[in-house]
Amino acid sequence: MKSQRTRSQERILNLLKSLEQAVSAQDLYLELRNRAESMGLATVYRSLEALKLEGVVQVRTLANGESLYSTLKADRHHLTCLQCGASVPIDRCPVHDLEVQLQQGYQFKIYYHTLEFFGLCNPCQIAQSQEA
Amino acid sequence: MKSQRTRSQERILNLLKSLEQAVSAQDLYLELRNRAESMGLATVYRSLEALKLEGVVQVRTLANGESLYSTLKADRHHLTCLQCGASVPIDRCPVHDLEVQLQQGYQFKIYYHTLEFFGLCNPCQIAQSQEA
DNA sequence: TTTACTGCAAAGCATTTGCAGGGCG
DNA sequence: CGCCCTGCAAATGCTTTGCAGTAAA
Repeated sequence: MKSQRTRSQERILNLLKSLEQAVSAQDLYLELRNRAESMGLATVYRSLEALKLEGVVQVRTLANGESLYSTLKADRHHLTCLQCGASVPIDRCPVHDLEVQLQQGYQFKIYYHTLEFFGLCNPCQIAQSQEA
Repeated sequence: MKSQRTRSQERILNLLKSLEQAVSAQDLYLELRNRAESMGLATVYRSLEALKLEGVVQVRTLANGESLYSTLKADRHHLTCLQCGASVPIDRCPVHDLEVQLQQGYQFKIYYHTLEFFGLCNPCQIAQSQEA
């Protein structure tokens, strides 16, 4: 059967639920410390790993290798600038229908998906065109 | 204006063009070494960074922090197992139309997008259900 | 000559792992 | 009493950076 959640996992999950945005493991670690619910960084990672496998927490890994965690909310995707790293959320997501089909076709149990667009934001386009 | 490509950048780009799959920087480093076109690992990274900003090479960063590079090919997206890491390509991509709209609406110059589904592959679903 | 590219080695960071102490059942 | 959870610190692995030598313009 499914294993129970540990106390740490519960705290992490509650914190994530109370947050608007996706945050890094390090952010969670610091935030818990502020709230006098300190736990070791390794435990934060281990808890996130468990919640991830359980399918209640989703992960988005940035180009710099840092991972951002959040609860499964409505589809939320991004437009990311390759140069300055600016990341702006977009609203439309045309993928939901496809997800249902894939789930059957590939015998995958899909928890969530990520969709991200990469390019240059307006300021960086301008900066690039002004280079020598 | 645009800066010229260096010799190293050309070699990296040519190699990427000749490969079917997306590969890591370390893979490229080893492959170049095999081909007697050795270059320092740092140069591999610096070249990839330049090609990335130029928009001719795209990056997909895995959950473990490793980045896979490839030339801009037809939309190619994945279904990834959270547990074992298995990653199977899918064919359909319903996002292209949206990309055009976003490009205008957000004043972003979009080079490419990534779309990835996360969940459990069939073997891992079974393994999980058999846990104590 | 002047500038930019390259290699090497050291440093940086997020994440993972080994191990011993501690809590819970 | 025994097992799992934790914390700490060390280790890992990818990527970045400083610096000095080198090639190109």
